[in-house]
Amino acid sequence: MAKYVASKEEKEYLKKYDVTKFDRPSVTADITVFAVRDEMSDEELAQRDKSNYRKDPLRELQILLVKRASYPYRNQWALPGGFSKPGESCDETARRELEEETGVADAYLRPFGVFSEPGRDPRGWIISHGYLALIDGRKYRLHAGTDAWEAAWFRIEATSTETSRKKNKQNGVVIEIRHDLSLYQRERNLKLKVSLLERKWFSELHGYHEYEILDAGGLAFDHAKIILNAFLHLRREAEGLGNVIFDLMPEKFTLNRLQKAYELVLGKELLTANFRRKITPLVLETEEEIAGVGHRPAKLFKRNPEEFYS
Amino acid sequence: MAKYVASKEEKEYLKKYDVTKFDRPSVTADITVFAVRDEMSDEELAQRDKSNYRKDPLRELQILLVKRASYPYRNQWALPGGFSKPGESCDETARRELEEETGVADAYLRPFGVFSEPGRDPRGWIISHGYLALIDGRKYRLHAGTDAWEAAWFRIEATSTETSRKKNKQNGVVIEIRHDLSLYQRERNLKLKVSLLERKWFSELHGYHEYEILDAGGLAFDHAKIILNAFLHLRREAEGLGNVIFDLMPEKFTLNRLQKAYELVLGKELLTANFRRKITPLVLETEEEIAGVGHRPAKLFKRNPEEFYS
DNA sequence: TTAATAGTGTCTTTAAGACAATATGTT
DNA sequence: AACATATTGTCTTAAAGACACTATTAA
Repeated sequence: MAKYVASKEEKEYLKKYDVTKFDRPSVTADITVFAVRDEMSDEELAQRDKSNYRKDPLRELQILLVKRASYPYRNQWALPGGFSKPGESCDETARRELEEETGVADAYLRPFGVFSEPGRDPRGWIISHGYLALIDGRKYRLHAGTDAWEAAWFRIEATSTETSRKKNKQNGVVIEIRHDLSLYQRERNLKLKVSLLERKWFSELHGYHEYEILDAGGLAFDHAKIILNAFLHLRREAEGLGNVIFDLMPEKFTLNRLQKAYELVLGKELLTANFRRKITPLVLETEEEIAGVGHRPAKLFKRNPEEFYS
Repeated sequence: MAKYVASKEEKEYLKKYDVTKFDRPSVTADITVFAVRDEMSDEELAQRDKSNYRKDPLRELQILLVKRASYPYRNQWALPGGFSKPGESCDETARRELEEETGVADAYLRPFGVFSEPGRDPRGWIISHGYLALIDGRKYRLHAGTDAWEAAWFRIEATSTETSRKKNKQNGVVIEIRHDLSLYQRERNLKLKVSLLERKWFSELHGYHEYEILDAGGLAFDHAKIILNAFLHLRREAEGLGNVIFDLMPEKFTLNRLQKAYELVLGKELLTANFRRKITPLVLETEEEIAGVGHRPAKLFKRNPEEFYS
């Protein structure tokens, strides 16, 4: 940022300027951390039914939640995040909080929305900046929960169904879409059922849409809304095989694993031949192969840095 | 927003909770208002060279800027906008400021980014929420500038050129892109030349990018950065003939005008036959035709509200 | 050998791009 | 009639979708 040079008169003005004269909000960054991880832990994987040794482990899309240790919403699950401090940008807040709470220092991290509806936080006027983080699921293993601080991975699955479509007086259209999120924590056998209503309103001239939480399913604050928006944002970025999905992968990966990641995010299956045709220019073949699978081993690929775009 | 119900113990906690104990930023909404408008005013249009009566007036993409009446950056051009007040969401702030400063009550209005770099405002810690507004250019005519408050439309043109592409140590890639914005105010014959550097950095695993202002060209604060981001956001939304562009049009429009709007935003010409093929399902033909042109009149169309999506 | 995944070939369908041709008000 | 834009037809090229086929490893 270029240094701002003020005139003498202006310096005088700035000296007298007092930001504290006005009401101000607190601002936070709340991070939805996605990872593609095995359905089973390594131990379970090692001792599973030997008759099934050929099958690849199932993979699922998971997000990271923390259990709140203090009020408000004590003992409820929430997104990792925290308050912005003076002298840091929102991006820095998000990066700092992500590292503090997960130990992950380098991740794909992008802002996707601002949540500022009055009443969203019972403590007062608090604006949240929603961040999307994508990490390699094998890189980060949670430490066992302590009393003071507990974090866990939840499988996330989403379904959306249009529940209503009506014409309004001015020949516009009102569409309601119900979004259901299912968040499942395996070790605790804990299932959070979240549902939201998206209302799209189109007049002859403009469109607008908003989300309403029908059932927070035990999530703190308006985090149900933030998580849904993060998920839809991720899905939009993955459509047309946009290359964010690579950020969910380790440095080297098989094309099958990459395809599975796309499928989990997009919520539909892809045809392998077509997927490979599209993805080929974005990856580089390595000399290595994956080992320890009960069938033909696949070549490992890595990202082609020449073909990144954001 | 569902009302939050607190336990007795929790109420106690919340009563004692004092947001003012922590440092907090001020937050603003800054709005980049786009419109497609005639190169000439109505008067000029009426008295232009009669030999040329057949030709349609040229149209240009314009943004609205206001001249700052007070410090900091007094007398410099800036985006319309202002501070969020308690009890309103950021969307409401943007909508209120847009109406206060332009009189436009219904417009396409969407957040596209947060600008929070330390030092971006000499008054202190002030976070800006960038909003994109699209309005029908014929709807809003500026009142003549007064001393206290001056607003004007500037034609905006942008060019981007990759100036450097290097591999870094870890086999990653660093790309630099120079963005030049030209903002031209016709009545004042005032040209602001703005230039920014976008730096994309790709490692083996992740990508990141940032913008640096090389020459603010006389714009206040970091508004050069905000305007560029607004423009690129608009362009991205228009790609693949996404239907935001309709929000720049009046209720009824000719397909040629619509095509021109797309071309201005996309920065390239489109082939008419192909454009019409793609746009046809998104519009409805009306019975009316445009009048007063020196050639075959075109049918007027309006949006097909069944085919909106956002 | 078999189960299971790895990887390829090719036909069909759909969309994008290019360009030529015809149509029709105003003056 | 001439200008300027309006509007349509169709050929070419490229991408997406569907599906069948062959290949290779560990046990």
